[in-house]
Amino acid sequence: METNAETAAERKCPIETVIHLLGGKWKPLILWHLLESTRRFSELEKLIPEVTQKMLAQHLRELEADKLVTRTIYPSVPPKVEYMLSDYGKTMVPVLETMCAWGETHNRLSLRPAAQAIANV
Amino acid sequence: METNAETAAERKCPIETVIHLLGGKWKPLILWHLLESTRRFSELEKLIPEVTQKMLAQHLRELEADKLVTRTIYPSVPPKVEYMLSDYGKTMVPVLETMCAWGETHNRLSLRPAAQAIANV
DNA sequence: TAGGGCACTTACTCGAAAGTAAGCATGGCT
DNA sequence: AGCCATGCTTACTTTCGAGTAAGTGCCCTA
Repeated sequence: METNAETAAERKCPIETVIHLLGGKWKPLILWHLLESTRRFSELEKLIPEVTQKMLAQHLRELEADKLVTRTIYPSVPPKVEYMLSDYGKTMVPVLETMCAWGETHNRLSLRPAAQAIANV
Repeated sequence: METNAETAAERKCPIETVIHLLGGKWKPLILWHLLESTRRFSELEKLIPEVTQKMLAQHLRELEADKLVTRTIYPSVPPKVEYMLSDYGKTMVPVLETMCAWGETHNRLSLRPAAQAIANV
């Protein structure tokens, strides 16, 4: 698809660049936990119980490909792998914080509730 | 699906709230153009030539349901409909600007280029 | 020798998001 | 009478992201 073929530099709107980077279902949560400290794969699994191993691995690999996180392998047995925000990833911290701030403020004024949520009211 | 049933207030991470609101394929671009001024449906079509009428209408209605944009109908013939950022939508301007700023800076350092983009280099 | 822990893959399935193409309602213009 | 413009809607199809479940490789321990 052509829209996938466009490079970041070709995107019409810089907002899309950010959405593209953070857009995976679990990426915000992963970054959220990496803001605090370095994490192992199994730690992230515990911190985000709903995510499957497949999706966690996939999103981590995408974040790594996007250079937002760094993957460090310690050649021990059993294996140990640590994920942390890269320096590049840290440049996005203000963006994440601004989004968080807005989200926190406006979470409470619930917006477009899902169908089931309406049904339960 | 359970994750869709959660209300905004139940979201684990406030970033998700923002992603949820801006997450449609054309929403960032729509808001981007509404930042500048009020726009008619047909203006947005010209500004975003790749979007279909269906998707434009759908995303505009979602943005309206989320109270980010206001829809004003002028009962003229042919019909005239104007879309603008609501006051609530304007509270998100700093978020959009922060994202834009990051995106603009980092667009140039192209990140994870798509396969075809690589092939063309 | 069997089982366990870690950090993943792989193959398959499903549903939602997005795209395509066509139609509709109004009334004015020629 | 026929065509145009605007701002959509509808029905159908395709694509893609995400979920399920099972398997892999390594070496240590019991």
